[in-house]
Amino acid sequence: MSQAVLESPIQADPPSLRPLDAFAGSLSQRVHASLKEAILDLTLRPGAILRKGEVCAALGVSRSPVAEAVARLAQEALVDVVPQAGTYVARLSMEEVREGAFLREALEIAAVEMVAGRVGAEQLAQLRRNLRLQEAALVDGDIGGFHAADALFHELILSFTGHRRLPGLSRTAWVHVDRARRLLLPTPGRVDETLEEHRAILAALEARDPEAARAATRAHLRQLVTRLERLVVERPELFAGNLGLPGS
Amino acid sequence: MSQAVLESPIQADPPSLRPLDAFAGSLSQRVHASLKEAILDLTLRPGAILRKGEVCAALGVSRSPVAEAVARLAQEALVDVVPQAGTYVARLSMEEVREGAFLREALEIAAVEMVAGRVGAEQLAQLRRNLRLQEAALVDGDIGGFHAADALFHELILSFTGHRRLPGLSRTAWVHVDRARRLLLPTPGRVDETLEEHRAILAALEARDPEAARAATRAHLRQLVTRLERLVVERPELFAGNLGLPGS
DNA sequence: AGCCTGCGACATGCTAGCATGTTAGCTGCG
DNA sequence: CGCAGCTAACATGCTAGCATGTCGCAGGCT
Repeated sequence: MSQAVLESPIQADPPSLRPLDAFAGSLSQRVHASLKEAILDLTLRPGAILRKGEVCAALGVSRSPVAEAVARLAQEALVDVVPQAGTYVARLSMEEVREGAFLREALEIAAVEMVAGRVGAEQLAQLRRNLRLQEAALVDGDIGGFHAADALFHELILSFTGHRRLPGLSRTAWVHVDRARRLLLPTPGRVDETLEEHRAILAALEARDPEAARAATRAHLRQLVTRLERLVVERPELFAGNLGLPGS
Repeated sequence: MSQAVLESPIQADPPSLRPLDAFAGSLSQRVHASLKEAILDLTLRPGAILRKGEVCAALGVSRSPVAEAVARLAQEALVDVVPQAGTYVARLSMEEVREGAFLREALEIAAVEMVAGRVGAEQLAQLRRNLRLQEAALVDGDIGGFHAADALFHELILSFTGHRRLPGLSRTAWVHVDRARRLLLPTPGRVDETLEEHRAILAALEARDPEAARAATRAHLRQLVTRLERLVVERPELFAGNLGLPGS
């Protein structure tokens, strides 16, 4: 299915990676985190070649931890490893975007339905504090801060289920969507509506209404994908060689 | 069945692993698949130590692919690696069971809701064929065949979403639940009810009723976890961490 | 007799080097 | 001038060996 064809030449790859001392854990995990961050930040452009030699030279480690980190990235569909040929950063694929969005929607809807029935006062207070943070960020025009608070809002709800690995799974699933957003929708736009949708989710949780929480979460999460789908029609050239375009 | 893997039968710890030639892909992937199967089959008992040296000796490969495979297993929470100390097969944990069940329920509910609106005639025919397979297996008393068809039934529905990685994710999530089932509920029981629940799901899909499909799927998936939860109350000693394995 | 300490062995993690398959470029030919 | 075949470099995957940290046990001390 996913053939690693590169129709466009690859630009030079400056090894601008974050030093791995900023992360914790094993060397492999640190390398993994550093590479993942770079891929999400678009520091490593989609489709760019990712030479393991370059990586281990830039980070000052050997090839084994790099290989392990790359294997984990491949499992997350963030890189595409062609045996004995090369490793490439995953291209923007609407298929992956749809799948990631589907996954996150499934997870978050299940989470809000569950949380709506058992949410506590302290948890609601956390969400309200986070919402105030979002408002403050918008007032200050701090888009980055708003996005950080946005992510935290969703992670809070997921963590309220009591399942520890859920936030990480959701984040991994969302990576492809977020990458498409950063690359294709640089304009802030819709932050006010986003805040309003967060308020709706919180209101549903405060009312302990699973149905309303589900509807609000679904509507909220589908906004971004809808905009991206629109972009597929309007500017298909951005999704080169991915969404089953006729090619010839 | 060539089991010439054992060059020296005098081994204190016989890690009876399936020969990796039965799998496809890279060596690491094959090792990963073999170990995962052994863990799911309870061939590798929960809490048992998993020496990498033993593994690479039993499979005839070096330590790098084994290390990579074990890393992936750790990412799936199937093994617990203690740095410079040892690797252990994950113990049965009701937390993991609950989380895996939650995850699979979220995925499958989202899937049936989506599929109910777009299911085609050929897909319905596939599900009906699978259901006949289940019936035949029950008539023959082939419990293993029934479970295989059961798994395929769910994978079919997931694959109908068009998302390729969904079945694998669901399977990984379900591993902990299935492991608990195999160890704690060896009695077949409830196969007739299971078949009936599958019929209900199929009926909802035939009627293109997302609500009914969701309800049927949820009821179906929660049966097993409910039984396990009951076991936690009735026989808590089974979940007291170490699951009564005679290991040294 | 019980506890603490020091030592031995082990298991993992990392580093360096070799085999294998692919890809790109070049040369020769039609 | 275009295409096919070949050659050479390259990137990954694997194999072997070394450093690091931990766990268990024996011995001595209180």
